[in-house]
Amino acid sequence: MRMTSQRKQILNLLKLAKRPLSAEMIYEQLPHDALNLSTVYRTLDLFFKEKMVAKSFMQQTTYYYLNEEKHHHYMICLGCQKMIEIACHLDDMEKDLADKHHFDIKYHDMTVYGYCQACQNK
Amino acid sequence: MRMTSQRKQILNLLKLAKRPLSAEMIYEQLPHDALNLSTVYRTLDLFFKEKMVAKSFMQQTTYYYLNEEKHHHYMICLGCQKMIEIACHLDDMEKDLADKHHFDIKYHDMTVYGYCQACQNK
DNA sequence: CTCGATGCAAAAGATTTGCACCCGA
DNA sequence: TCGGGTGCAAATCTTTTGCATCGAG
Repeated sequence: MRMTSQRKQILNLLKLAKRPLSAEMIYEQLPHDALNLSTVYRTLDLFFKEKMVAKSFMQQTTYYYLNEEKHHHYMICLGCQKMIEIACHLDDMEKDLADKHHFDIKYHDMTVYGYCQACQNK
Repeated sequence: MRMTSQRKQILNLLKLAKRPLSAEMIYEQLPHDALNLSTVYRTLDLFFKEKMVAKSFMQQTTYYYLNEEKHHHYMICLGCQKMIEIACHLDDMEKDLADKHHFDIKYHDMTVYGYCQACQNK
């Protein structure tokens, strides 16, 4: 995989981010003459195929984050969109499902929605 | 809530369906002069607000299904798109999260992706 | 009769693609 | 050099919205 300047910049942003980023967010956080939105999408796809990032579909948009050692998910506030990382405990469930339905399970997606304390008080 | 002919037809389709349906699928399964795609979307939104249906984001599209007595999710085959209903065992996790983060949890979404036995053999 | 529901067309938002040009290994 | 990577613009796909008209209660 060629490490172009665009790919370096995207990777760097993902490393610094404290929350999952959408393609649009990445594009907006970089100088617009540094790379194109299509490139962001193509790069994120590539990173996903290479298992360097994980993605999660929330509120009609795909968010990407670095694939860290421990697989996890997010809980998102419907008021302020704050995202909180939550642990994943679905390994056993996956094993059961694979056995029961003869599925070769590749991945899963989970998101919890609700209102954070601050937004509950509004 | 006014029970118009369009709403009756959509509700009926959902009752007969053995799998979640997208707005587009519902629209395609009914005579095109019987209702408009916008109406399908507006109706599904309404049904969701009324808790008559549940929805799930899978493969860039929202799928809707009747909200039955027992809350559940789906496992989907990446080869043939077959959907298999799976039970939900996330109640305890939700309770823990609500306590820990002071969240007022409204709902969650989960989907498992993989290959069914038939598609594995291809 | 009245107001919510619908049709239609247009807009919005996210993502993908074709193609010519560019540049990293 | 040269094949993969990128920019740009246009296309695609899903979903939403404004507005005039319709019809269920």
